[in-house]
Amino acid sequence: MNTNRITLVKGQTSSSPKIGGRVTINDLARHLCMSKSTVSRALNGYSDISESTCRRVERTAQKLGYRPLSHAQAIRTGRVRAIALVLQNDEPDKHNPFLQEFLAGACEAASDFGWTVTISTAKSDQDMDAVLNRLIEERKADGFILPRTKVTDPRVKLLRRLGVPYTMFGRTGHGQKQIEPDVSWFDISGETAMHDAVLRLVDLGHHRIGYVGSDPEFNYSQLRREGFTQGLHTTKLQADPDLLRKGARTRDEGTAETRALLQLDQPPTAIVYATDMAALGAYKAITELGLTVGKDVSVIGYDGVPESQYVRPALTTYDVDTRMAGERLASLLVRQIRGEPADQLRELQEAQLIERDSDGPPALSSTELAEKIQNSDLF
Amino acid sequence: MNTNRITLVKGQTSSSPKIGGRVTINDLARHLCMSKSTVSRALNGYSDISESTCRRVERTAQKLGYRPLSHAQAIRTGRVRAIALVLQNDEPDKHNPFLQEFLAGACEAASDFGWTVTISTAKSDQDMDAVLNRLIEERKADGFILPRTKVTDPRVKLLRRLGVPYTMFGRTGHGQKQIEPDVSWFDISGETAMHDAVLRLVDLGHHRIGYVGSDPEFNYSQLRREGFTQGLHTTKLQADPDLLRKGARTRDEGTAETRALLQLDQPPTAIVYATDMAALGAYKAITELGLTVGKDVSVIGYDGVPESQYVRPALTTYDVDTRMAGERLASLLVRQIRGEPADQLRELQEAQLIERDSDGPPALSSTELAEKIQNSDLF
DNA sequence: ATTTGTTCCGAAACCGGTTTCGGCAACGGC
DNA sequence: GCCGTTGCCGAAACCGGTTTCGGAACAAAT
Repeated sequence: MNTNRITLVKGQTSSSPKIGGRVTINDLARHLCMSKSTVSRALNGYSDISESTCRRVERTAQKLGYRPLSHAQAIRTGRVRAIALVLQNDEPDKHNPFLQEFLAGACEAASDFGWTVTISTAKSDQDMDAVLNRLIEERKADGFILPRTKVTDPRVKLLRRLGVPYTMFGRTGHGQKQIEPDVSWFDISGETAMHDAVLRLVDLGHHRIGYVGSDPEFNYSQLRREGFTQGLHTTKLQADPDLLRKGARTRDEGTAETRALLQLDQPPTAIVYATDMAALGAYKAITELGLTVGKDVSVIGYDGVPESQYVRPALTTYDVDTRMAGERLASLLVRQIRGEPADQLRELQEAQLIERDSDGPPALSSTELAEKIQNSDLF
Repeated sequence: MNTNRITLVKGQTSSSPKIGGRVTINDLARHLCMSKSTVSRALNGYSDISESTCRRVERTAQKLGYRPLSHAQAIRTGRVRAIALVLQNDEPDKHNPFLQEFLAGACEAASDFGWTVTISTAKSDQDMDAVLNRLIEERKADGFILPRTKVTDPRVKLLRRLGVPYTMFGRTGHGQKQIEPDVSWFDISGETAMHDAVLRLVDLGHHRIGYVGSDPEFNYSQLRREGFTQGLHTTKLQADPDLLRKGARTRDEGTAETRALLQLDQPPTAIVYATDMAALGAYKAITELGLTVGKDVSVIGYDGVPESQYVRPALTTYDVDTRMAGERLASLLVRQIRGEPADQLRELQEAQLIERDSDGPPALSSTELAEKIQNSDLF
């Protein structure tokens, strides 16, 4: 590991590192003519110190530009004033267009508290455990943001066992029924969007509506699916199990699932997708059969990926404010670490519908559609 | 800021934090029956310590699972064993599909050295300065990775002045002529790709080849443009200034620039784009005029964005291995911080051509193409 | 006038490491 | 046999903070 050994040259006083003109708490204390313990307690708001000294210290600290080193504090307090985010990098689609926005939100929120964000990636579930353990052992962060929560999430198990704070992007125990009691989370209500999508399509005149879900491993998949079926229930549409497909993790799988739906005897005239990726895959399946997206088959997506506005016809979708998600998550996590009770650190927001051109009134009935597909199929 | 003051309750000995069963250097020293200074020096490879003790210490450290706290070390050494990456978030397109890959590479390389990555974002150039300053003042990182280097880069100026190590993704001083002497960088030779693209198109039979550049503020734009003109020179094609457009920062600007090129009296039968985003924008301009991408007008992009393989016809492009870039950059930076001379820490790699369907032999001559465009224009 | 509390602050220990300095033993040279 | 090296290690200082503990000064109560 460490090949080049350090050779000592005695008598040669190596000039002390002298970290760039930093002003330390000692400098500050000397400047104020008081002990550094007083300075420290003043800055940390101990009731011990009179209001006036407190203010005086704060003013001088400001003036001298004193900023405590978080790692110097950490050695005593055990807190490094940093939160960590571990990305899992083995998903089918490694290209997450939202990551930058998400990070921007998280960094800004952390920064507002005077905290920082450290990041790491894991190649697999096992690797994830190793990475988390390392960050915890080396105390590189005081808590974790857990994106993409799974229905049963190994990360949660580990962090709970170790008593390390964390905030989830997504809920567990697929629903409102909380399995974990003292856990904080932020989530976008995908189920509300899916529910809403059904109502929208029914309003447009559709009677047979298909659904293509997402990776069932993730908790949001369950929720969105429930939202969809709830939507059918609300509109008194009967739920045909043939119209419920799940598990399109990629664009290509979206194509395949759509193909399967359209080849039914009674194909849907509209399809709701749990993710934009799957919805974009649908375009290929639909045009392949000589059909037109938005006329013959209506398509609604979810996520608001940038590509959705460039595809023709532009995709109607529910846009998720990823930046805000990052911001809220970081904020909730820091507050939890600071001691606020986790059960009060939960937020649920809604995705925002972006009406575009991929959905509309059905041009044909399901039966007519089936006939048209039959013909094109022969061709 | 700190509203809830800490109230002291005397006599109540707050149970010491007792950071989870961590084994410290003291535990290790006790276990080995030697002083902690010996242990420390043994682990850091001082010539001071006998080989045998060294090995014994290392073995025991391994067995007991001892891992020094980097922030405890940092307080003395000034090194936190972390590198930082600051993302600028004000670009026209905030959706960077490569970010995750890039981070994965950087994190893995850092991790191999036992380092970590802290991340932050800046909203503007001024904000960038503030963010960098904060990270440096609080000593959150020992060095920086600078993505997207500009022709004259304010970050470089700041970091040089402060003597903070950094490694650039990209070169400065647009060319091999190094303005900055002791600087390390990693880059992909975009100019080679552009040069190669011209040769490829000439081989296919094109004589008039257009070029749409990228934001001239970034250094790579200059280089790619030079590569393109060099390509013309190599193939003895005459460089028509009308065919050289620069500054397509977004997909829409790519559309606009392409439109301008096609409305020339002698339009190009092939166009090379400095970025895939611009190339994707071209599809709209080309089809709008009733032309076919890959037949009437050949298109070659650069970057290898995921969308390039889904668009029809699939885009021929030069793929950049972003993961490797992250990995190399992190590695170079850590090595520089560890003391290797910066001038030896430079790497230049090549993008890889992905042949797809957006380019081919010209279906029409430039004159014929102009005529066809004229007609469709009237329509 | 003494006792009892409060208020506010300083001295010193402490956190987990690194680095300096000095000293002991063994060794080689004369 | 004495002396100067050399190899190897321990004691203690140090890094920049936080926290404990005790005590001075002053006010209030007895």
